[in-house]
Amino acid sequence: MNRFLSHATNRIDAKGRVSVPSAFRAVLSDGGVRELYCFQDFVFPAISVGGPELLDRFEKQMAAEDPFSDVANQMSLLVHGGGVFVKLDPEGRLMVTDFIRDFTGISTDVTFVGRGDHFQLWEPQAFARAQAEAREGRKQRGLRPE
Amino acid sequence: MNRFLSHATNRIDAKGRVSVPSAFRAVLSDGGVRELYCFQDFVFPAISVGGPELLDRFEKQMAAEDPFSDVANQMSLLVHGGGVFVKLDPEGRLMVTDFIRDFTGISTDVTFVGRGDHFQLWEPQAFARAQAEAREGRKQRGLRPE
DNA sequence: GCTTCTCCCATTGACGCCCATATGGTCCCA
DNA sequence: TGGGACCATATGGGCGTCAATGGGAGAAGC
Repeated sequence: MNRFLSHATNRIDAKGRVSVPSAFRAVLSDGGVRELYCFQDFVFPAISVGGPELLDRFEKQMAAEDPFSDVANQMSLLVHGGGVFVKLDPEGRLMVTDFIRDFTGISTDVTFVGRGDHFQLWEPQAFARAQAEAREGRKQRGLRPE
Repeated sequence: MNRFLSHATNRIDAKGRVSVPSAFRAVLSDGGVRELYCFQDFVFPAISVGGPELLDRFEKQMAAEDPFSDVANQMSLLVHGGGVFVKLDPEGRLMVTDFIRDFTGISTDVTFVGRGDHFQLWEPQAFARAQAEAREGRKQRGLRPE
C-alpha cells in the first residue's frame, strides 16, 4: 500500500504527543520521509500533513491559477507562510502543538484521515460531521459507485 | 463463478469475528485478494466490501472531476478517509468493528449480500426490510433495472 | 537552574495466527 | 433406499506478536 487510506483515532498523552497510525507510518517510510510539512486545509477545520511532495502538489495548483490573482496569493500565504514542520519521535509520535489545536479544535483525541497522497488531523466529532455532510451531498447529486 | 451473488447470514463469535461465506471467499481468492477495502454505502445502512479495484473505480470518478474542486475534495474525504481496511484471517473471517456496527446496526448476526463486483454487510432484519421495499417499489414502477 | 523537548524502556491491550470442535451435507456402499 | 463414513464449512478458544500508550531519564535551550 503506497497511499494514505482509511482513518483512525488515537489519544493524546500527558506530554501532548499522539501516535501516527502504523499504516500511515509505513507509507511515510516507504517514501523515506522523516520530516513532515503541515498546514491548514482550505475547506475543512483540519491540518493536512505530508512529505515535501505535498508542497509540490500545491505549487502546481498555484501555477495553474493566475499567479497574481487573489486565490494564488492567498494559497501561497497559507501554504508557504502558514505551514509548520513536524518531526516524529522514534516511536512514530508527533507533538500536537497549539497551532494544530487552535485550528482544528483538537483537545484529547486526534482522528487521522487518509487522503491518498497525504493525511489530515481532525477533531473526531468534526470529522464525523463533515463526513455525514459529504455523504448527504453526494446522495443528492446521485453520485454512486454502481 | 466470478461474481458475488446471493446472500447468507452468519453469526458473530465472542471475539467479534464472522465467517465470510465460502462462495464469496472463492471469488476473492480467484482475484488473489487478501486485503479488503470497505466503506459505507451512500443509500443503504450497509457496508460495501471489495478489493482494491473497488477503490480504483472511485478514483477514476474523482479524476474526472476538477481535482481541486469541492466535489473532488468531498469524494476524497469519503472514499479515502471514510473507508476501512479489513483483513481476513486464515479461516476466512473478518472482524466486525464498531465502524461497521454503528453504521449498519449489526449486533449478533451479519447478512452477506452479493452485489456483483462487491458484496455488502447488512443487519439481517434491515436487509429483509430493504429487500421488501425494493420489491414493492419495483412492482409499482413496472420492473425496471436500477 | 529550571523548563522543554527528545530518546529510551515498560506495560497493556488488541489483533492475527494457530489448532480443536461442531454441524450439516454429500457420496458411497450395502 | 437407508445407513454410515467422509468432507467442507462454520465456530470456538489459546497464545504470541505488535502497535499504542505511559512514564522516566538525559540533553538542549531559556
